Amino acid sequence: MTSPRRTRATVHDVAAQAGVSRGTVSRVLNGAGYVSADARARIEAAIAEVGYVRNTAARNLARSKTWAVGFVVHEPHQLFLEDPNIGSILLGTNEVVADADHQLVVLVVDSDRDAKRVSGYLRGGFVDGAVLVSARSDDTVADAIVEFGLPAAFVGHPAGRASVPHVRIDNRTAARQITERLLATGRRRVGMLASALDRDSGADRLEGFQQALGDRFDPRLVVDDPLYSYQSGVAGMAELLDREPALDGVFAASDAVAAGALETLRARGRRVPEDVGLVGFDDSAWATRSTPHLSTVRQPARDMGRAAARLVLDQLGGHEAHDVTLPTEIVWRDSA
Amino acid sequence: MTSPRRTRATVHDVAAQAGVSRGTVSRVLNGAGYVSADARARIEAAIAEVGYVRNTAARNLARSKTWAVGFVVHEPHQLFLEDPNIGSILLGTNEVVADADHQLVVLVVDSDRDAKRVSGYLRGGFVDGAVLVSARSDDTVADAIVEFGLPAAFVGHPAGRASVPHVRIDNRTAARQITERLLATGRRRVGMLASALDRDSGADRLEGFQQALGDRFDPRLVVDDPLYSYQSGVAGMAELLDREPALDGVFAASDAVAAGALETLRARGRRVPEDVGLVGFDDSAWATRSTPHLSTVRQPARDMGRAAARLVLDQLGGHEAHDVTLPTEIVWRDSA
DNA sequence: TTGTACGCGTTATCAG
DNA sequence: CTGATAACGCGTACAA
Repeated sequence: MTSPRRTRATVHDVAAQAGVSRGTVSRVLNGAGYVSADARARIEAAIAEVGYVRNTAARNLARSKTWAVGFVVHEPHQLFLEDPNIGSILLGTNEVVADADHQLVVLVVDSDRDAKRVSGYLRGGFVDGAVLVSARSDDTVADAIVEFGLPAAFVGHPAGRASVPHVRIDNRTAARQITERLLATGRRRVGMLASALDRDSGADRLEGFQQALGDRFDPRLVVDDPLYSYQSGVAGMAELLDREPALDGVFAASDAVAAGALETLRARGRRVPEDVGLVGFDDSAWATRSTPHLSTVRQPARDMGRAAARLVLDQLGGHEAHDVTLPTEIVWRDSA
Repeated sequence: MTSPRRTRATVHDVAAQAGVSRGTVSRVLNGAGYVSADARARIEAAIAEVGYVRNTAARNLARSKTWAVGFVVHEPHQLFLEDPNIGSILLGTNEVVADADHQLVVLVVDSDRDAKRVSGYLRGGFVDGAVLVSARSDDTVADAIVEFGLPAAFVGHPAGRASVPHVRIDNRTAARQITERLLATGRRRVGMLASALDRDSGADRLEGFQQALGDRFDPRLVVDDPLYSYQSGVAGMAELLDREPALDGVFAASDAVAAGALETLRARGRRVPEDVGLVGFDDSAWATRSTPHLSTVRQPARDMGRAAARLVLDQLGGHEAHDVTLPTEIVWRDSA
């Protein structure tokens, strides 16, 4: 089963075999400079004979340029698998990185040890830059990137690291639009399950909600929680119903929160969407796993990936990189 | 936005700053050999002062060992995103690779160009070994791995490359078991939509099906197609119904095929599972995206990832690596 | 057109 | 205990 690799041939071996110097071999290898037809032929024969394949790692060291970009997925547990956005971001990033003839190397962080090792990898001279998705505020890999000064781009929630360009969405506009759409279904008493008001994303979504309601905005109908979690949806929804039994519409700050809200609504005997219209945010797996499927806001994941890649390549090219904000899209399903 | 990295400090700089030789610096860096307390202190101060961080790429070159393992995802289109198995395999592999203090670098292949670049990367001295998922028979990356003799392991359908150890499942037993379960629901005329009979996976599934039926096996009730595709399910199911209108049970060789079959059954007015019981294979996204959800066979993806990683590490440790076959599990849902 | 010498950043092997 | 010096495998001026 196992076929041990014979020790690999080097430029040195090729040169010896062809009876020329390493410099000449290097020239034909890189197609640069002049080399006689005779020498070239002998060298090419020698390459085939000794089975030479270039050691790119050594070449990179000599040229101090790796042509590789890291893609760090730093999601707790296996969110990596659950969140369809991440896969799309990955593909988008790979697309433009590959187009620039760079190699994308994906690094998944699933533990503190992983984080340490990946940080080391990023600083180890293996990549020219990096894209990091969904960094959280206490992300040590992000810290390492910033401290080392590696050209990078973050996608997702801003992580309070101003020195690194971000790719984000317009949370405010998206929240306003989906709320307006919800109102258009004829709902009269509409509340919001807000989350993470201490972060841009959370605060902006609340602001968009308020904009959509205008005069009809009632602060009593907003419940907030620090986390975008299922549990916060369960509890928040109960609180909201207690405050306003006649509630007939809800905007949850994320699909996970909406799924939690759904749970409470069902327990309280409220039908969705007949009695209460419910909308979420993210278009994550929660949206289609819930019954009914959630109407929600989809992020342009693939484009976000593309944009992040460009941000990194721009920096590698010596250009300045500026934050990018991308538009979102409303996905109307069955929950409202 | 952009913070250009100042040129990085080297061992040389540290040595100069501390007033010692590079050799001594290297010794404290690696904690090997004797070094005076005085020298160590001066060196540590120097390291902090010049902001030295080790260039692991250079170190690897000098030690000719990378402590990295490649994970190649070579799925056409974006199957990467659709197949829940791949993510689990990835996590399993990362788990044991990380445990062995190696870095897993994921390489996604989404085009011929990607394949070329990734092959080059794998041969370029960046990794000590590789895991490759779902190689197809014409997989150029797999060919490159074999030709180069890189220690590796393949997971998924065997790709006819005997020199590389595989991690597989027992397709025959799994097929037999789910067919038996289908029969237990009282079905009398059971057919099969077979696929890829030229590959082990396809042939074994048919064999398991036949075993389960025993004397009741009727070759007329087997339709086959070279591909595990939705389309083959659509066409095959029509063919099967034409041959035997009284059919009341079907085993499709994959969930995609089953989903296609579902389409035809619906078009022909057959209710599932009332009129016809249908089971698939893979437990892919098709299974839960279909209505009704498919009863199917789940592969122990995480374990497969773990096993593949061990296979690679074994080879790196100079041990022999043998093929691994893992058991499967039946997932009973609503389609039968 | 070709060979030489040096550099990329680090480690390893020696004397001393 | 420490400092030269030679690898690791390759690129690239520069001189010939």
